[in-house]
Amino acid sequence: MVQKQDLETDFDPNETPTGKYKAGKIRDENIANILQAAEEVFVQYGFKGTSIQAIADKANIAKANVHYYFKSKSNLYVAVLGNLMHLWNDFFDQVTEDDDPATVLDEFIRKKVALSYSHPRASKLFAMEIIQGAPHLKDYIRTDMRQWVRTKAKVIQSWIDQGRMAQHVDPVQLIFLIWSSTQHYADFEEQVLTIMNCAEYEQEMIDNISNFLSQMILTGCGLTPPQR
Amino acid sequence: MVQKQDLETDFDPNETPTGKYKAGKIRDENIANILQAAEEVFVQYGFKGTSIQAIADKANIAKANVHYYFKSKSNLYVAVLGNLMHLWNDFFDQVTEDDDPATVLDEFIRKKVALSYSHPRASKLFAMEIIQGAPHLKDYIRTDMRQWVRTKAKVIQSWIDQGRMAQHVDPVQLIFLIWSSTQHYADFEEQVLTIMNCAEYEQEMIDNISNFLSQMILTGCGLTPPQR
DNA sequence: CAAAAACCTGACCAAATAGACAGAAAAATC
DNA sequence: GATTTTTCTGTCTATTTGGTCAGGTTTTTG
Repeated sequence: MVQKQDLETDFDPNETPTGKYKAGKIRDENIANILQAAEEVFVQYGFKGTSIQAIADKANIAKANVHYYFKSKSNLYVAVLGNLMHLWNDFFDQVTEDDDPATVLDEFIRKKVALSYSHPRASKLFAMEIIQGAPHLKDYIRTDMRQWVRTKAKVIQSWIDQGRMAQHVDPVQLIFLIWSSTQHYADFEEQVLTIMNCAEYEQEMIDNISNFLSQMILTGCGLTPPQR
Repeated sequence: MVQKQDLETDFDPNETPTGKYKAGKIRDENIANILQAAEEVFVQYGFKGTSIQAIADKANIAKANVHYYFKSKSNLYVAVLGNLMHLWNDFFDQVTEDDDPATVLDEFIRKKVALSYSHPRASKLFAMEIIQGAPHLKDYIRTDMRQWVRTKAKVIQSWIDQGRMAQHVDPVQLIFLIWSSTQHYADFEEQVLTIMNCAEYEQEMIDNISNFLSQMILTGCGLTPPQR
């Protein structure tokens, strides 16, 4: 009862049962099922607006069974958030001052756009959480995320100091710009698609978007976009 | 009972009383008060998550009195949305092919950033609505907003055709980029401020942000940012 | 095939919810 | 100051909410 809970406190489902018997393929499947359903409903209605019943319906299980795996709504919500937070820092991560700015930024932008395409709901849920004041992610932002930004900003600054990027670029603002411009395609999907009169994104659009943003931002930084 | 309701259908409070007596300073004040309170609560908890009671509390009136002015929750929500939609199209509006791209874009960017600063909640509420699939704004986006974008895109395209802007700029994507990068500072305020370790925006930061984005985007378009 | 553990769920509860409504209070008009 | 109209609110109802729990069913293990 006091096992791993101590480390990842809230980010986990109910502690697994006593453990003598098989801890559970069933368990894993159900948890995955619930998390997936919860993600969809939370995105659509927000934390407060989401009912456990709605999640249970979407997951095709009884409401009480959701509570069997997650002891409270906020427990489940935090689990959903935690489940997708790992997507954020996965790349752009082992960058050094010696790397080529153009290559790195180009790749970063493309990966972020690809992420918007592959995990739109993750991006949306994160956005909603922040817009509402980040009640569940304040700590994460203040510690991990801030640190991440500082580290990357330092590398970018060194590129500028080395004369490899335009003087006017503020590294932190640049990171914000890349975040905002790429996530926009996930978060504002509805708006973007409606205005462009498209039913859904296609690979070709994603490539165009990536090309555009990469061109635009790299040029803005005084860099020459890599050939492709 | 069938008066102006026909035009702006849902965007209005309850029809004013019969009208023989003074239609109401009290009325106007209360409606403004409710709209303001509703805006705050809707942003914080989303449409479904917001209770009329919470709005009434924030407005310091009885719950039933909210229903006296707005017949339903969604009626009130739509009124709040409508009340802030006018902010969007207010500027960048009488632009022509003959204007100077750099001047126009610079001004557009600055005005959008200023708007993020002056009306952060409006931006946030709009963002939440879109993220959740724009259930109340689909029509507006498909008609007015799409038309607005097309008109502006045409002007930008003509600048490109005249050789006054870089070839690689897709006008619609450019508009998206300006929207996303500027609104980010309102919508993700919590994240931005936390990472920058600031308590709140100050005019100086807003200027820096504007300068950065203007420099970046204009340079990206192959334009020379106007002197200031 | 038992017994133990994991999994499941219908029934229940207290609290909160959107909204209706009758009638009280306040204001505006004459 | 009387009356008409607007404004206000306490009370009520229906439904939904998060969460509990006792007891059922299924699976795992030996």
